Amino acid sequence: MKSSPFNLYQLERNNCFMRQREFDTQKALHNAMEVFWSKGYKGASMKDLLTAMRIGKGSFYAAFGSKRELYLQALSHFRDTKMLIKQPKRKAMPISAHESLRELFNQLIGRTINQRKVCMLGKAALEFRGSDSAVAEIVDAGITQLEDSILKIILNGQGNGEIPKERDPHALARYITASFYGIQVLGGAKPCREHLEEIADTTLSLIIPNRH
Amino acid sequence: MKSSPFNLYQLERNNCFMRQREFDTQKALHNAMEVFWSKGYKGASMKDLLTAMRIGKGSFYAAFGSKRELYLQALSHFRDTKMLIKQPKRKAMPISAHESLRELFNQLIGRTINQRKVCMLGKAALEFRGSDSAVAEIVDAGITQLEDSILKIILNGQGNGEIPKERDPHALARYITASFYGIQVLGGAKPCREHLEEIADTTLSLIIPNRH
DNA sequence: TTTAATCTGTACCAAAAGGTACAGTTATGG
DNA sequence: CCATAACTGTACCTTTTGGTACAGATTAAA
Repeated sequence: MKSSPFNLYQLERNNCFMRQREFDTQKALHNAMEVFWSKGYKGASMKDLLTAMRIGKGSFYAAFGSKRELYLQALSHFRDTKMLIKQPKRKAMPISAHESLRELFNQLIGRTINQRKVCMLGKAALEFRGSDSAVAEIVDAGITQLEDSILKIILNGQGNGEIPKERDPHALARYITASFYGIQVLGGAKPCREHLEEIADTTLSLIIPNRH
Repeated sequence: MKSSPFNLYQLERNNCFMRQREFDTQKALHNAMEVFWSKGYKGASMKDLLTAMRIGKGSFYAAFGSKRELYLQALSHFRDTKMLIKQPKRKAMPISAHESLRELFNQLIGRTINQRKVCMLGKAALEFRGSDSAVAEIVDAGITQLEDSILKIILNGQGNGEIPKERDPHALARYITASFYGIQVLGGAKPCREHLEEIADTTLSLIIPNRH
């Protein structure tokens, strides 16, 4: 690992004698993320990435350092922008836990079937299996964040009586999260909407019993 | 795709003028499978594979044709030998559905935590996302086979009163299968046995209510 | 034992991988 | 308007990739 010219650049930006970068770093990162998202780390070549990012090699290595560093940034960017569930607003939890969770699964199934895309964190978890600790850290943080969002919904549901209070809310949140990823794997194997909806229904029937 | 010397070889073997192959094809395939299993398709180089298989390039291309063909065979081999659940014997279903499913999850969690391995079909599903139809076919067949095995256990459990009959057994089988893969993804992200066991418990509590 | 077919490993190959060097250009502070 | 540092893209580099060619060894039938 060499000393990073990128960080130096970040630090000294806007001091003196610094030209503005001509391309939009965030946009380039976003495009790179799309490539990694669909092809995985090994599956994405520098050629693929540079084409999607619409920049040359010089600019790339000055701005991002290496393919791996770009991937780490792309993974974080995914986690921050594409997780299907936002941290619930402080002010209000407008709709019921039931509706919130169903909406989550609906979005998930839509993405799985229509776009044929799988959460990048899940892909990364299987591609790296803990062999890269930086990747593992980002993935773990992202999945924990997802679990926390689901936990908040469940606590809310237990508070207003939608969800039985006997069950440990943390256990339920992890259970939902596991179903979330299970649906994506099965959907990747065979994109059949009915089956995935059936799984979501069955999963939710555990915590929201009053359902057909 | 060129005409395959391998099939010709298979056909004419034991006819005349054929030397026996000096290495054990099955053993080589098995070793290759282990490499693909842990590294994925793109992540496994020919060097990795040949080293693990302990054969030279000449023998390899004569016997297997190409990296991709080897992968397809390895994937099938995995499906046939490593799926954690055997097709239940005709003669007897010795233990209860409860125990069968719990044993399945125990094995799964053990593999996930101790060996840090994820079902190769699941990995393949995410790595290829349907971009290779031959891969998709093997994966789909394998997962369907897993679902069928689980279905048989569930039907058995519904027959002997362990599992409520109101629920569609097919839906339950798919639900269990989804949990199966969800556990592996979450275990790949963070190998915490307690959490995975909690997910398994919660999943099973839907169909086997009489549980602490 | 001869003969022929095919197995094995080595040497080789073109293409693609990720990454570096650098000439030319351009924005910025003085 | 000048000087200069940093940006841009091209050309180049080394290593690795998956795959082929082929010489020599080896087996099995006649």
